[in-house]
Amino acid sequence: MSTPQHLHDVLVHLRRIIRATDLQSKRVVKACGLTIPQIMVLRSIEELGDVTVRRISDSVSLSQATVTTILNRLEDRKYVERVRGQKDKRIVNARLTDLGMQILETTPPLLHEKFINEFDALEGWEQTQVLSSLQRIAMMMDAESLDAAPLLVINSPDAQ
Amino acid sequence: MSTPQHLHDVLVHLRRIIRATDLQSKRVVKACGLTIPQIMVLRSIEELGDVTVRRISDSVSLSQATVTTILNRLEDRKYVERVRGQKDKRIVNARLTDLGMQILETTPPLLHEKFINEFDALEGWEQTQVLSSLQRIAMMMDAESLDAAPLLVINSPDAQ
DNA sequence: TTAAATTTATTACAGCTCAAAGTATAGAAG
DNA sequence: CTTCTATACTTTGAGCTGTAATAAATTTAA
Repeated sequence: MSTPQHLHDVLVHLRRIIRATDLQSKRVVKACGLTIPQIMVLRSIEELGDVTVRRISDSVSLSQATVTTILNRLEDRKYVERVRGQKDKRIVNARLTDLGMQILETTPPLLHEKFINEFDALEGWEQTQVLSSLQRIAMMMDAESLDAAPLLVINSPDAQ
Repeated sequence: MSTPQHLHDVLVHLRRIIRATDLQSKRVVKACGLTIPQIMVLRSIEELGDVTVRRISDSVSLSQATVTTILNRLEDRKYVERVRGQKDKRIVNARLTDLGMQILETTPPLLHEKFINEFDALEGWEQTQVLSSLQRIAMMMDAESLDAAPLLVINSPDAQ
């Protein structure tokens, strides 16, 4: 039975991937002064318009608390504004400032160029396989959803 | 050309996986008082005997600095000792204490039970595919190695 | 031998991350 | 109106993480 070994390997590869992601974030900081999570939050706001913290947090897969601290930093630097909801004053809507839109123009790709190139070079079916494995892992790791979920719907025809 | 969409999806799934890993670490803390990185460092020391910080850092895919701070915490709690090298006094060898070995016995699996079950339930070829995709991604994301490397050697017949 | 370069580990710093506790607001029930 | 409950966000506390700057020891070169 080779599964235990496979599980160990899964863990090792995941750690490497997490580390690589972190290193890439540091590289991106040098290039544009923003971390990847910051950029993801900015993009999320850009895409969704005025959004609540909750919506951002869902959209970028981070906790509300994390998004709040990221928004704090972005607000300090004048990239976003917070606007209290008119009707419901508990709600905070985040909004890009002009400066925020500008800085967003300057952000580099969030995946390393090497990755992009090599992924591009893969055959279509290989890309699909990698993506589907990734989706599968994400789903299996998500302890909240107990389901065995739909799966296999990869190529959602979506923007960007 | 669907690649840009694929790249976006890769990013999204990666973030979900990273988050799930983090959440699992929090769960493990509750179960045994140690985080996943701490356990990985402990296991690494257990497996390799007296090891240098550098060796640990390679083995767990973390920077030297990170391993140092983790070792600090583990040393505070008396799970490891640091022993200066005799010949080369720059070197620090980490060593498990008895307490460290004990606590290691109590650590739960580092992957969520749900993941383990579902991964177990996959066909052998599916496991291999997932693993190989993961390895591929890890490799493509590793900006240090420029190579297109060997790849495809999955089932290393190794311990644990 | 002395100076320079390299290696090994640590410290300082900034940001990410979450759970849990706290704050403020809103809505419902009495 | 008051109290209870739920919601939306923020704060707090602790750990992870990496780079850059040190510090200490070793090795190499002059």
